[in-house]
Amino acid sequence: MEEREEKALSQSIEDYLKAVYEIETSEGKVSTSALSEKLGVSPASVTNMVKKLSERNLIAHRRYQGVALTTAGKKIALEVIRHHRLVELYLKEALGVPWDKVHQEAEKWEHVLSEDLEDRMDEFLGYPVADPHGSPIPRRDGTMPVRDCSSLVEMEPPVQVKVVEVSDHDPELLRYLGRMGLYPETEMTVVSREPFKGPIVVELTGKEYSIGRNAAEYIMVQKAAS
Amino acid sequence: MEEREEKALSQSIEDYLKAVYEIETSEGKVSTSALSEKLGVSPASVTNMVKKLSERNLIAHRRYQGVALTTAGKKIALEVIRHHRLVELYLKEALGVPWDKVHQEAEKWEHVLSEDLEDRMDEFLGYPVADPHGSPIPRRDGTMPVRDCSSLVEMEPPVQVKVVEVSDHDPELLRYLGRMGLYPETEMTVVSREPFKGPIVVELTGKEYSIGRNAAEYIMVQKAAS
DNA sequence: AAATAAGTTTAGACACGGCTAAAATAATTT
DNA sequence: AAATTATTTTAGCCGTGTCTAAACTTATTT
Repeated sequence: MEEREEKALSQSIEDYLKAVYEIETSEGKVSTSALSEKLGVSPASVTNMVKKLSERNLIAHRRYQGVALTTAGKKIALEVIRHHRLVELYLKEALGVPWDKVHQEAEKWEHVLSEDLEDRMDEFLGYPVADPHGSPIPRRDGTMPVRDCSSLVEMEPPVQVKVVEVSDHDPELLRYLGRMGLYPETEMTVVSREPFKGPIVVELTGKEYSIGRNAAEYIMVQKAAS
Repeated sequence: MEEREEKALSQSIEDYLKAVYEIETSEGKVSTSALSEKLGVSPASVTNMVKKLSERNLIAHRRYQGVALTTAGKKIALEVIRHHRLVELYLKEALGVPWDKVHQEAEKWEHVLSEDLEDRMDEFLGYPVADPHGSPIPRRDGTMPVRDCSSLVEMEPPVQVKVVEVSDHDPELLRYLGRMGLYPETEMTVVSREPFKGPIVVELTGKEYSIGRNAAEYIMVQKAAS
């Protein structure tokens, strides 16, 4: 008998593991305070839960240093993220939910999606590789597609680029981008980049738009094939 | 300022209210032990939760007597049941989940469905009035459609009947009925009813089937329009 | 290098929703 | 009517996941 029991993990645990994965990916180091911030929970609560998760061998913890996912923990994090992103896309494609709303709904659905339903949605969607914001959907086998892209703020104008991904952390940003038709897969030209942290000027569908550095940070692009 | 605050109710509370509604409908009286049985929890836990729910004015409780929904409690129970049944139908129609599996999935989904998504599913389904087992879907305004039907065991053969509803409490029963093509809206003839609690014999799609009293209890029908 | 600031952990508390064992009440026998 | 049985409630406990306040480390100033 193996010790694999497929124990049901609480919603909280899934949220912690997902948060660790996301901070690990974007920041490298995963501190207690970063988790506290991301999860909207006090630092003390994080320390507390971190202890439990490391007893379960889902994360590794060095006191005062930070935290990292174990192989087992990463597997679970990726499953949760796969659920989240599949649901986001499903809600948009099948039920017409606008892209600034899908994240919030998916936060709840990701925890109640069975493997069977995951597969049915995956099939319905034609085995997609990215969610409505362009974030890659982890594969069933627990691997994450890798992509080559950089932030819009790093592009030297003039250059033709294709939008790869936009952050879904702020619904207001998504509505703003939606209004100018800036979605993943959209092609546009970076016209100029104003100095002193000024805006980035882009052209798409014949119009020019100024995008503040703040917003541009959250837009990932790649050079167009041209 | 009204005292209506739309406080988020826990999944447990929703489950209790739903259970009270269902027992109230099928048995009349709602005892602690009936709830304990239905929810798979100890009687002591039920008493405990009952106290909390009656402090919140969601149910009325008379010590040692039993429990009944208040207007507020009934409203919530019906919302949860509406979610449950809409989801069941949605899963079947949109994702092809077989009818013996939808109940189990809906048990989880009913608690995370937003009003917005409820409306989108409702529209997608063309504002349905019954779920895949024929159970009526409560309306948005919190009213329950009433129907005229009786159990198959009560029909005097020979008579032509239409299936109205089948209990979803046992997936095995659903697969059994599915195999013979007995679904809500199916018309069939009650050929005979064997004495001494013997089986009911029905004819549908040209074949005759014997259905045990046990199973027949759970099949609700009405006389066909003929 | 000492002092201060920032970040992390411990200690102790609480609400929730479950449990068991024992006491109280209601229902049924004898 | 008394005794027995069944049901319900009380009392006290536990695990989860959160909190605040205080203590402890590490990082940064001065």
